Amino acid sequence: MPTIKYYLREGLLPAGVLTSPNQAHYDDGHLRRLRLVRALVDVGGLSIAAVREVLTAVDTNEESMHHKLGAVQEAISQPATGELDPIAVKDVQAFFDRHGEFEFFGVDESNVTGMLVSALSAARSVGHDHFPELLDSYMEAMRIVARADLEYIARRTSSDDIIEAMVIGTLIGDAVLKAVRRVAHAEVSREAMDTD
Amino acid sequence: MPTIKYYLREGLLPAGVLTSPNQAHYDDGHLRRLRLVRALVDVGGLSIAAVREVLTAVDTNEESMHHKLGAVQEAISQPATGELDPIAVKDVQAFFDRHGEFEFFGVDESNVTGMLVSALSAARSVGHDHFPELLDSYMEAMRIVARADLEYIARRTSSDDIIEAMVIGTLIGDAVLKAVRRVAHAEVSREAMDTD
DNA sequence: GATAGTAGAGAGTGCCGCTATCCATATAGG
DNA sequence: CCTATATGGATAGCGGCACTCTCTACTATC
Repeated sequence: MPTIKYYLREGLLPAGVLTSPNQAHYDDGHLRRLRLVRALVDVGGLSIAAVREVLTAVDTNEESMHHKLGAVQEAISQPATGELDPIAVKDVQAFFDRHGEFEFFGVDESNVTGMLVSALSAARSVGHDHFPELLDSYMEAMRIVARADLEYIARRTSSDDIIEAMVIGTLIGDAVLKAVRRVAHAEVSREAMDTD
Repeated sequence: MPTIKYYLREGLLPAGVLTSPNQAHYDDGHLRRLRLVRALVDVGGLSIAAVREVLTAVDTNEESMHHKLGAVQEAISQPATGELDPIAVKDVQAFFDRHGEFEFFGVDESNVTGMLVSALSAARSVGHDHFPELLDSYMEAMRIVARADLEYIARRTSSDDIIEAMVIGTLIGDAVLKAVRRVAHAEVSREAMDTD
């Protein structure tokens, strides 16, 4: 309960309707919003500041749907950390070129690019220069995921629901994928042992 | 530099060889280890305590390779957070049953299961009851990823290299997959718009 | 012999996500 | 009507974590 007051103060939850100077009323929307915040924090690992960014992007009504989706995407993608290896930048550029995405994810422009570059930079710094060779397999796999995600999101009708489904589908999906990947590792390595 | 001293104190880096009571010598191995720690912290988002767990698991020589891999896997998979929905537990059990993994990932036994259950619980709490329907597509995609990962790891020869490749391949791979998934979302949704 | 530099250890710092306290009001029970 | 309890709002405090600062003892070098 003190946490809710804190979230209210931080602007993560809209204030309740004051029925009297010391009584505020909260409806299902508030509860839903609270659960969303908890999901973003617990499962998505977002900071309070990041959650606020996401929510303001979600709540903005002025922009076009396209613009809004982009803003939300950026908000749920943490920017680059650590130092960026120029060769990693090249690797990412080459990857985008190969998949015709270069015009959409120009280096230095989006957090997605930053995530990719910093991850590959870190790989290089620990001697894993060949990591980028995995990118195409990853892309192939992620296309399957993305198609499932899109189909899932497309069930929603209202644009608010679409935005929200994208946010939680992306963040919870990230967590789920992590876990499923570990399951798949176990399965595949067991298969490999059998055929040895 | 003070950070390095801190890591030494925390036992994340082995002490250098003392050439004299106030001069310690650090070799390439130390630098490599330092970079590994930075990668785990920056890209993997692990806490210092988690990094220590991973490193002790990596450095243990007494256990079998199999045991070691398992310990490392657990160390790099954060345990469940938030409250667990019993229906989510059922969903996860059903998923494991479907893929014949139930004997390997018993509920309550591994962090991987915990990750999955808490993610699905969070999804349910925000009204996304149908999220588990995505699991099979995710598993299909992750098999592709896992095969690529295994092939990547199999290039290593020494068992130390294998362990290390697994650690950084898993953690950096998670970050890379996140980013690539966002790229795939963009590609797939653009395709969908074209065919509309 | 003065200076500079390092190892090692303890205390201190800043941020972040809460949590506890305080006060004014207000509704509920008697 | 009056007290007890509870709530909203605001301010201050707390605990954990990842560092960072400082202090001491010593030694290698000029």
